[in-house]
Amino acid sequence: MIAQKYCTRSLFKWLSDDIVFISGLIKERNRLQAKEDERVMAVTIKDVAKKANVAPSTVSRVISDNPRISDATKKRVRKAMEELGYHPNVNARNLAIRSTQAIGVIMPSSAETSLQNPFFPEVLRGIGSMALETGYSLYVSTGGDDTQSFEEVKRMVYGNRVDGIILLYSRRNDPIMNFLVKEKFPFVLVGKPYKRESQITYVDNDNIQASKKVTEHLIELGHRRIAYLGGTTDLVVTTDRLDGYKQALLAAEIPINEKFIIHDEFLRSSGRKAVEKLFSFSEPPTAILVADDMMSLGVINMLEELGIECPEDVSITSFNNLYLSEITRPSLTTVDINIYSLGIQSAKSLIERLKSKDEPVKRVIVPFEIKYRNSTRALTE
Amino acid sequence: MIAQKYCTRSLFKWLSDDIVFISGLIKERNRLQAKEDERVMAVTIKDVAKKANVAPSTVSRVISDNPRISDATKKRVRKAMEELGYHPNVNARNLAIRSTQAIGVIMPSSAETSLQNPFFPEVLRGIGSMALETGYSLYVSTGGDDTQSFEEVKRMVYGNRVDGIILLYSRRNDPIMNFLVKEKFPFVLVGKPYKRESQITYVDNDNIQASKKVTEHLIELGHRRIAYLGGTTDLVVTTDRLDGYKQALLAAEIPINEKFIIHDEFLRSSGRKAVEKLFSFSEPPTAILVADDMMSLGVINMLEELGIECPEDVSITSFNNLYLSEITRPSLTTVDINIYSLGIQSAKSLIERLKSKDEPVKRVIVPFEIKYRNSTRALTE
DNA sequence: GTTATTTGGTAAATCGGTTGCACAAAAAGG
DNA sequence: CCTTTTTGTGCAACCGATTTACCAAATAAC
Repeated sequence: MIAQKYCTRSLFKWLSDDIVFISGLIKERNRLQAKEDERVMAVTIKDVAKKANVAPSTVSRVISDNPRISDATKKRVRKAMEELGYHPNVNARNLAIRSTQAIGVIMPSSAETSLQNPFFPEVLRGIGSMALETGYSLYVSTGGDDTQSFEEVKRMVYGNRVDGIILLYSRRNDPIMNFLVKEKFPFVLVGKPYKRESQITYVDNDNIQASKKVTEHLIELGHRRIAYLGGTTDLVVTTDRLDGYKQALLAAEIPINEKFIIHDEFLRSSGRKAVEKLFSFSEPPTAILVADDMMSLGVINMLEELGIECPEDVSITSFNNLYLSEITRPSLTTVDINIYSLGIQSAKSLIERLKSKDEPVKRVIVPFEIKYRNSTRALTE
Repeated sequence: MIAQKYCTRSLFKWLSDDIVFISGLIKERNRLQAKEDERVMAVTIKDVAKKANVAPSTVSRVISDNPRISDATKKRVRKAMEELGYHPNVNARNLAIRSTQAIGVIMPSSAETSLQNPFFPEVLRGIGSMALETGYSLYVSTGGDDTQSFEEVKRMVYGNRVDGIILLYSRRNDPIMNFLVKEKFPFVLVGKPYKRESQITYVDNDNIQASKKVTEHLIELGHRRIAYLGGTTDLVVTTDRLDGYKQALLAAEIPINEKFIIHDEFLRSSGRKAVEKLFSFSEPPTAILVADDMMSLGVINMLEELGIECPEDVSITSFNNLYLSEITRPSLTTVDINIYSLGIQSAKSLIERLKSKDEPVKRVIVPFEIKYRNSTRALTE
């Protein structure tokens, strides 16, 4: 029926209909536009100025509480602002003062996988809380692949989107970090720089020491066949923890077995693969030093599948003390690296740097603490 | 030895040392300042214009790939941009076009606790991936208390920091949502609005149905004393899930025992408290419907402490299917609400809305799926 | 009672873009 | 060959703040 109705219409009718329709649309849009404009066309500094009978510049000075303005005028202007519901436009402000009050947070490329690791939310939480306190906003890069990540950083830097950047990872020859250094863009690193250590402000744990201590613990428990399971080798944190591990072995005069050193991504799945490999050896390790709690999770899962008991057959120590390290069965002996504090400190350092250009380069070492739980036991065999 | 060295120095020596140090610092600062300015004084559209022998407006048109510019000119201008390493200043651009290419993400106040729940990182991941694809940036609110949260939203809205907002929670009479509605600011809600449902674009699961289904599952397993453990009552998700639970009980003609309905925050600790209470009854529940995986975690922990076996003594079903619901012992039977997809869809809806003002109000229902695992079992006693 | 200083405030330039309008030159039409 | 139209650019006015330089009135100094 409807079809028929349309079919009987002349072309002319169609056209005129269209015209009506279009004009209707335009009208509707204008109406919306008007309402929208009402919102968008917010009150400006000029409106306030007019209302308070002063110049815009005076209003600006009132905003920044400039002492050159008399209290009487200030009061008057503030009242006008209040009445008009004035809020300064950040874009205009940023343009004029060439600053945003925002800091960028860069996750390792592919937030896809990284946001999976509670490390990042936790450090974000620390950064966020500091940002909140100091009135900064947070811009987070959302990863993608390396190229996209880089593009995002460029957008942040070149586009003046942020005043400074926090890099949530440190790896060797990271193009993003090199870029930031080259551009002399203020940034701080969470983790230890691969090189140019003295020129980069960074916040880190003493991972070498932590790893050494925890390895020593295993050694004290009588373990000698200790495996190391770390993230990709280009991450500095991985190599640092490996170093600590080696130092402890050396000090205890235990030969280093390269087969016992495995690298993969900080994912749950990597842990699983590694376990399969380690226990295919005729003399498998009696203890594993895992460089990340998420990975340990995979390890534990896989051990269970393989029918290997932890800690009876193999001891595990881990890193990060994510909340999940308490809830695994067995709960994990892990190094609490104080992630939240890493976030706080990095934000703090960055903001200090932003506030005064000649803030010196800093290194902040956040203390760690080993949490002894149930995934390790003394070797008695 | 070192101490002595310092002590033997005269005051004068100290002072002069300091002076040298300071002047050195200043010199260093000037050098940095110069370089810094070099960076900040980035190439502008005018520089490009000059170099390409065109007007700034032309350059601007080249950037937006305006068809009115000839290809020849475009090529020339692009070359100039390339050579000068030109990148447009976002602030200026935003000021002119009255838009940022950014969307704000609001967590429930106190990200403190919310970032603890992997739900948020996961939904953030979805949003981020969509944002990346469409060239939007992400602004995340970092919580604090209610007031601070509100302030941040105001800053985003009034300050023109973002084009639109995604609210990651829905609760009744949320001042922030009311504010956004009042201001006619584009936003989408993750969750179901408490009221004005037809006027708000939102993305949600059918929580009532999901809850009903999972309750029915428990009933089918023979359970009749089923407890419900949900978040604070002002969260719509809590009440929806409670509704589904009640509907299922009613349909099965099981009387509703108000003592078996407990509300608290979506925290691990809340789960623990609730368990204590539930098992202080003379007739404790044989099954618990928990509205959040994190909470379930607390429940499981507490059960273990109390020596109550799951699923032997009590069955548990949960919501969200966080990765941790697989690794708990027992693994959790839980409703997979497809968090990532919630993120994707909410970002998509918002961006559509931003691209065309008269995009209609939408409701997107993300499907759920029950994951049957080991925390439930048939009641045989 | 002049002149020198403060004090309080304004006008206008600037930040780095976008965009409506005017206006030549080139192409099309008559 | 002279209009008319199209095509390609430039001019100038914004966007909404900050900030420099300058000025008038009030106060202080001589």
